[in-house]
Amino acid sequence: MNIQLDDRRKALIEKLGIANEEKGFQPVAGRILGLLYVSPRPELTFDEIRESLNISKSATSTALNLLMHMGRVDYTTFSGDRKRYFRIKLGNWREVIQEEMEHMVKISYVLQEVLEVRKADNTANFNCNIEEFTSFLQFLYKDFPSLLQRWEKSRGKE
Amino acid sequence: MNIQLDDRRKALIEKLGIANEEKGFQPVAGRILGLLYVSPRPELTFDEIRESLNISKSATSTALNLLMHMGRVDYTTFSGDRKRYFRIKLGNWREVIQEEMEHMVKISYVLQEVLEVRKADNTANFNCNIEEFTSFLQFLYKDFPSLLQRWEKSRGKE
DNA sequence: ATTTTGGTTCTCAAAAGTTGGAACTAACAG
DNA sequence: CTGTTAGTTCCAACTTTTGAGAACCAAAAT
Repeated sequence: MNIQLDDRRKALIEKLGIANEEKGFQPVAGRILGLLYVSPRPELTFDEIRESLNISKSATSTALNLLMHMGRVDYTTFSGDRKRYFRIKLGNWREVIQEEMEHMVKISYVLQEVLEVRKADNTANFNCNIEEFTSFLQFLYKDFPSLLQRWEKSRGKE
Repeated sequence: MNIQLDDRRKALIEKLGIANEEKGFQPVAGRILGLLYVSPRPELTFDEIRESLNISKSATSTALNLLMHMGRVDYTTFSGDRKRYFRIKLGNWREVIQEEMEHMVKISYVLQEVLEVRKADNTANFNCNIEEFTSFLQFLYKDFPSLLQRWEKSRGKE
């Protein structure tokens, strides 16, 4: 019933788990993502996840629901089988990055407010740095589709 | 002795504080960054920071040292004045973004390890998504200087 | 109708993270 | 020397996060 994971995969789960924690996921959610990345079979049941990671049902349930809510995990079912087969959503990495950029652009709007408040203050150089930063963030956001295109082009060549 | 902050600035400190917390800073550190963004005078003393935010000396000290360690804040001094004048480092936003990209690229290397471990597994489509993602992250990283150039060019035109 | 399966939800305890307060230190001032 | 300033460090309290355990529930199986 338990997934067979060699030491290399176990080590990668930890690495990915930590990387995901740094990205803001709670520990169990980070491990689950890691597991779903390296699992030989990419679709795992609730209990396979729970057993592979030695975590409780509640932790498994909460984390899986969080990950599904965030659009990072989904599941399939098979008729005649009540279990859900959870899998990491990798196909949507473009949207995931897009969302991160949206977050950055939101911050840039706050910085624009800062800039407005600072107009009266006699701190031209300081303000200029803020302006540059917001301008770049917004450029990056707007330029993202073209960035994707350039990436696709760059792959074609090789 | 206390910095004069109108309601607009106070509100912005909170917004920036929350945004910075989301970025992984501890609350006090996030507020300090917010304060240093909106303060009419961009260089504040330890006690001005402490009083403006109503926080203890220990919290102020810990957070400032953290922020300095992370390269987000530094200070000047003036001869004949023992105080340090702390200020947010805005001039280095290029490096800050660069570092974030370095972090992403590190993750992409872990994903390449994943890919290697998965080669044996018969999951071509899954692996392909991982490969695309790592490839894009590495492209983004390598392309960053050119991205900056394109941004600079785009400003010249307007 | 009762049991089993595949989860969900609630409660609580342990662990981490955050902050305040007081004691401390180093440098300078008088 | 003694006092003051500008911070630092240590410790304890408080808050938040996290995850286990048990009770729970709905659908399917027997």
